[in-house]
Amino acid sequence: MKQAKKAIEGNPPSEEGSGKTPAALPHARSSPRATGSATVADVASIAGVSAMTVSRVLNNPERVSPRTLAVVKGAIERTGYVPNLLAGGLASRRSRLVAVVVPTIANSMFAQVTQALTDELGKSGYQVMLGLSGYDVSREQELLDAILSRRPDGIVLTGTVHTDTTRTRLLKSGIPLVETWDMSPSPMDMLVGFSHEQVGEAVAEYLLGKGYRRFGLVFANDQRGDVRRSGLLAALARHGISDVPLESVPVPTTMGLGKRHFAKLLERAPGLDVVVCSSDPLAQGVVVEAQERGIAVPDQLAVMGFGDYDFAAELSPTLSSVSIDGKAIGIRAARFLVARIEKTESAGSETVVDVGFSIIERRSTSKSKSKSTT
Amino acid sequence: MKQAKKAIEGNPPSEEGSGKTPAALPHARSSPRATGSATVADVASIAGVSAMTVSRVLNNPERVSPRTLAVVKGAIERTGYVPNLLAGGLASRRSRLVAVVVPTIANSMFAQVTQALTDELGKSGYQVMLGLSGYDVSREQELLDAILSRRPDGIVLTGTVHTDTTRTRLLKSGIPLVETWDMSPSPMDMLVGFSHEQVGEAVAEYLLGKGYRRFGLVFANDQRGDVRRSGLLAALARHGISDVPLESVPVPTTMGLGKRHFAKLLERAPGLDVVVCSSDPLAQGVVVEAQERGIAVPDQLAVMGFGDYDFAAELSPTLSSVSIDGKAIGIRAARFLVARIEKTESAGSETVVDVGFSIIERRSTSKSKSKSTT
DNA sequence: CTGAAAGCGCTTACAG
DNA sequence: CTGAAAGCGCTTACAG
Repeated sequence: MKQAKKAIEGNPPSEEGSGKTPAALPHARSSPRATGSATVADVASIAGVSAMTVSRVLNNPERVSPRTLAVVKGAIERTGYVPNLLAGGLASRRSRLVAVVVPTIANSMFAQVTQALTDELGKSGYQVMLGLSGYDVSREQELLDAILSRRPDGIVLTGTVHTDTTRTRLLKSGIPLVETWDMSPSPMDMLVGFSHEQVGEAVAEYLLGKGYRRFGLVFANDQRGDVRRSGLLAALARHGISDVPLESVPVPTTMGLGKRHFAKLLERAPGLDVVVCSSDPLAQGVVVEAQERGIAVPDQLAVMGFGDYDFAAELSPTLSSVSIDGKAIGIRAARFLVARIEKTESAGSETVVDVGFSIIERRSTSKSKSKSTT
Repeated sequence: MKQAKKAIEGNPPSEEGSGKTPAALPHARSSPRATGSATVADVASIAGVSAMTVSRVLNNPERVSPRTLAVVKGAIERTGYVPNLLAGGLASRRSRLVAVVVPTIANSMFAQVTQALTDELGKSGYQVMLGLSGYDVSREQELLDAILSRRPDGIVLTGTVHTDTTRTRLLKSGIPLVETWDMSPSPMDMLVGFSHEQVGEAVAEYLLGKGYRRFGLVFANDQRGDVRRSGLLAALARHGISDVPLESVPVPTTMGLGKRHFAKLLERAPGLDVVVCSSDPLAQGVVVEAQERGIAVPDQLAVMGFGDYDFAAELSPTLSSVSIDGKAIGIRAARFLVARIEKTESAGSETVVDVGFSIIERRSTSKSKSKSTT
């Protein structure tokens, strides 16, 4: 192998005991702006090739002869070269960064989507830049500058409600975009979600079918919870049920909020036979509060959650809920994005997916048969 | 205000109805590599100043005259200019990116730390690049390349156990580093955590003090859980208690795992009077499983959790646990990093912090008094 | 299959 | 307080 062409300076082997110390860099510390770490030029000079060839080895190894490939890989190894993706991204206009905006990760549902996104994007070499918007639409806009200034190759947003400025700027940026967790009649670009309105309706139909009539709600006052609630109330109204009492709770929802707001609900509306909650933690709180008050679940009161958290199947009684496949949302969003980014031609036409949901019936909505049917 | 000096081409006002359309860019689309979005040069030419002055307006506004400041800000507004931080980072060697590596965010404790880190770093203009390592030390190494290639200004790691290669490369990179969630006798750089061994010891002392003697453990088989368990067993051994039965569960821990592994523990060791768990979800599972079997908690069996999750105070009976201030860990780690990054002089000398922990006594470890002490 | 030149969009380091 | 020049470390777009 050819030797370095540039003068070898500096870089004293500072850590003798650490085993295989990478070869001293041939980097001439001439420029006052040099950073000290190896560059393509260093690798190229050690390997006796041009910088372009090093770049090809990294990005299009199939276009390099096997012999050259081996030599360059050796040089990369020896120098401990780590590509600088800031430079690479600037030159190629591909940052390999995807911005993911979620309200919070302190919620197992968004955490699950984020985890799946991160894993799936990682497989294709994309890193996730995390943006936490809170539940406040205006913060999303604040985040936008920070995001756009990184020139991400793709953006994943939670929800479909955004300010006009956000929409305009996003559209103008031309960056591939996936809205998640919600359906929308007018997606900005791609969309992976489910209909919260349909969830509300389906829950209503399900519980009506079970014979429940005196409904009470404990719902978070967030956008999507509101939509589910509307769907639920609309369906109930169609069956002549109106004036459904509602306890509105702040996000993020917790078991404690469920307990306390159910207590308040009970004061206002004593004779309920079913309480529908906008999340499983709320529902868990309702169940415990009921039990502590001597109200038997489900015999005297049915309780319905949302999200099908992992504890729902384990509680006593087990909790009926609505299952959303967050992992599927994350994976599909990631794949949409990667397909769009990497295909020069117009990518697949299907860019809107409804992942649906399913109602999981468990004990908390299954009255034990009082009328024997033998 | 001076007019643009460059010829105005292209950029047809494509969205008439969108309200205030930004001024057409004076960007001459000469280069085949142009991206289409405004650059400092565009802003400079509109404002009639040099690119340097635009850069100063963005980064050191106090060094620019008020008049110039206003003119440039107007030009930024009109062009809808968004700085390109890839270019900025390359030139300044400050990416304003911090890599945060956690095993998973599907765990409310790490999610809390990550949330606090993201919020606190955001205040100083840093973005978080999320790395999920799983619970596998080897994946951490895989992530390392992805991270280093972004040239982050700082790195936050979870835990203090890393492979030798990881340590060497991290040290060599010279990037400010905070290890979190754990104490270490030999931190690589900065450290914000608490002693898992001390937690184990304190839990043992606390429960021994309450009179419990027949211990059983339901513990996750992860690094830090192992350390807590060792501390616990060592303290018990000092009091002559040995052969403590253990059920080892995989991560991530869930309520369901708690139920099933407690069932297994019961088979092997029927006469326990206290079960110590490595997380609150496990403990919750133990409590429910016990109750379903007619074992009264805490009268026949005490249960201790870890993490003081928000539901611990709400369960029935309320769950005793060990509280860790994850938010404090996140905030302090963020501040350490920012101080180090932004201070040219050697930053504060205190770079290792033990945030401690506290034992939260609740009903699940409080036997109702059988021997009246009146 | 390989390389020389130019450029991505900023900021540093001077100089005035 | 402001600007001209050079450079950060890559990749594009050619050319051979």
